[in-house]
Amino acid sequence: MPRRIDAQARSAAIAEASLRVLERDGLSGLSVRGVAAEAGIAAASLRRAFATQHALREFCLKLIEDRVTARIAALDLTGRALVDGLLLQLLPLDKERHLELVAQVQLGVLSLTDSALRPAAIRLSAGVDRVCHIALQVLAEAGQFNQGRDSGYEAQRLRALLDGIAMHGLWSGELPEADPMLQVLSRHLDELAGP
Amino acid sequence: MPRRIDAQARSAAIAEASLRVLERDGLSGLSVRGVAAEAGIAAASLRRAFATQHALREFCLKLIEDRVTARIAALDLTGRALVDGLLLQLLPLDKERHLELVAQVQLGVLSLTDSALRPAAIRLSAGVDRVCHIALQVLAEAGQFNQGRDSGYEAQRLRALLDGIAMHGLWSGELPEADPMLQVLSRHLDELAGP
DNA sequence: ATTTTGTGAGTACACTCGTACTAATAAAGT
DNA sequence: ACTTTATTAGTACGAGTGTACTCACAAAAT
Repeated sequence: MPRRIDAQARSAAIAEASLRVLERDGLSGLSVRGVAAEAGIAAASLRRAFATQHALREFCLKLIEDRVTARIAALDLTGRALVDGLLLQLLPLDKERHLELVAQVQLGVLSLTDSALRPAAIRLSAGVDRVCHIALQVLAEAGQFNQGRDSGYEAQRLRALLDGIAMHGLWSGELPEADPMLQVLSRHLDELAGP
Repeated sequence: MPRRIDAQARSAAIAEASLRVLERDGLSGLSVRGVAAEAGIAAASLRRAFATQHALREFCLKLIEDRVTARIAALDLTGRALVDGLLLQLLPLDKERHLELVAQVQLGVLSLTDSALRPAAIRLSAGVDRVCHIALQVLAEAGQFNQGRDSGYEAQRLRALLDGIAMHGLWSGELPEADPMLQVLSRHLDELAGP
């Protein structure tokens, strides 16, 4: 009876349009009419998919998490190469990852003063933490992590380093292909093998 | 002839009210009427001090820079204690620094999509970079920096680490007095003395 | 005391916002 | 063909936005 109800694809398309709007216009551009225009649909249709703006913002964070998770799951690497691959998914190295990171930061900053959005932001942050822990574990299994090191400390340090490098990438330019900050990360990982 | 013209104090008071608004309500609260109410003045008076919202936002970033600079200049320390003091001025350890950092991040994120605000944000970021370089220099003069290390690399790594720890402090809670992230920074600095 | 200036309160304009409707159209399943 | 649903376009409301005014009042310098 009904018209096709591919609500999931619809929501995803809207959320992806939201990410583009967030990158181009920032938080102030994330409006019903703005996102609907970017998605090429009517405002009322967006309203049907997401009853409130908060639902849309929450779904955007979830979409980012899903996309990063999918990319990580698709990695077919081992050892140090896998570690690099894992961490590079969280840095703004190409248009897709830059898009995600800008949107994540915009919504993350919004969550500082929007308590309803905090759980979703915290969930995403916890995911990044998990990746850092896994990365160090893979490194250890590859024998490139000195067992004398404190793994808890190294995980936190890696997390902070990763966040800092990501922020720097957002600030300095669009696509820092040969960003010296990338070498900082690589060199840091190298040092973990030694004493 | 004129009434008292301490425009500087007036602007500073308005900007400080702006920081409080940014911490409490976020970017969306940084409006003419909102800031004026927080500052306890009429909206028209705010408009006289800052002709546009952009001028206000720009001045806020400048105020943050001035306040951090003043605190750093007041430090009466040497060696490792000075290094700690320098870097701790950039972390949200008390209400004042938390206020500044939240406002800095909010305006910084805004500057991602507001090109007119980018110069001011970049200027502030460059100031943080300078502090990192100076910190390592002080560490070296105190003999607690292994000369075999690459100072350029260590400065960038320290900068990223500092940013990451600061962001973590904003996310996790208000005043992370005994934040394990603080120990990460301290431990990282300790390691710089060794090979 | 007079002049000059900043403040305060208020008003106004044109805009955008989120949300909530209506009515008409298009498409799919029976 | 008919029914059911989603999408569209449009309108409406109350609220908030930046910016720009006016006008009365208060305070400092001459």
